Amino acid sequence: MKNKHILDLYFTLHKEYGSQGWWPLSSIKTNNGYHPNNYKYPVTNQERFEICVGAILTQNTSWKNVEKAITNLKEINALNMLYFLDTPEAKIKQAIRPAGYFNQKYKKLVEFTKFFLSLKKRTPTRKEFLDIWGIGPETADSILLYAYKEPIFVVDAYTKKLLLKNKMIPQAEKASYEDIQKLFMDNLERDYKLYQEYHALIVANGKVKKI
DNA sequence: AGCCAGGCTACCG
DNA sequence: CGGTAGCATGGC
Repeated sequence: MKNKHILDLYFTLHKEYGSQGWWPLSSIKTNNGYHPNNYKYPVTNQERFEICVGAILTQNTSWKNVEKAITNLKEINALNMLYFLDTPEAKIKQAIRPAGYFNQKYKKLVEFTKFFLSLKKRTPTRKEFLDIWGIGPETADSILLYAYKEPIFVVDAYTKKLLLKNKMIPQAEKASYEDIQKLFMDNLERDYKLYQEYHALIVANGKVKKI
């Protein structure tokens, strides 16, 4: 039996903020890269790579700053998975500077890109992503959900605060990442579109904290 | 002028 | 295991 409150909260958020159109892509010229009610992206492997890069760059960083970094990477032709590793370290670091932690994030991007290039067509497992230096639970799940369309719920700092504020889980402050992920996944159908929209809505709300 | 932003690693007890 | 300093920049 599913706990209706989890789905009710989704509808409440969606009514308040509307479809979010995550994950934004630089190749989409309208709406600043967002694509509401269109869940076909990524279409190409290059778009998939861009989502992964963005997921790493946005760790503890506002998306506004990440946009600048992505624009810079594109300008030096380093957002392309085939050229990233051939671009000089100093140029990459300069490009991603606006996203902060540029020394760490440079290393994370290098480790990730090596792994990404080693893949053929299959979807990697969650554990494979977690074994990469610089990829933690939220980044791994964001990549699986938005780059690979796997029905995995992404938990972030806003998610816990939202549950706490709405008293939807006893002692939410003590709940682990996996506990919270399980709460959502146990109470929602395994639908990547629903999970993509829900997480995006939680972030939209987290920025204004209305609900 | 602080505090926060779509976290993670390393290291501590 | 759980808790936390350090990582860096830009916006408000």
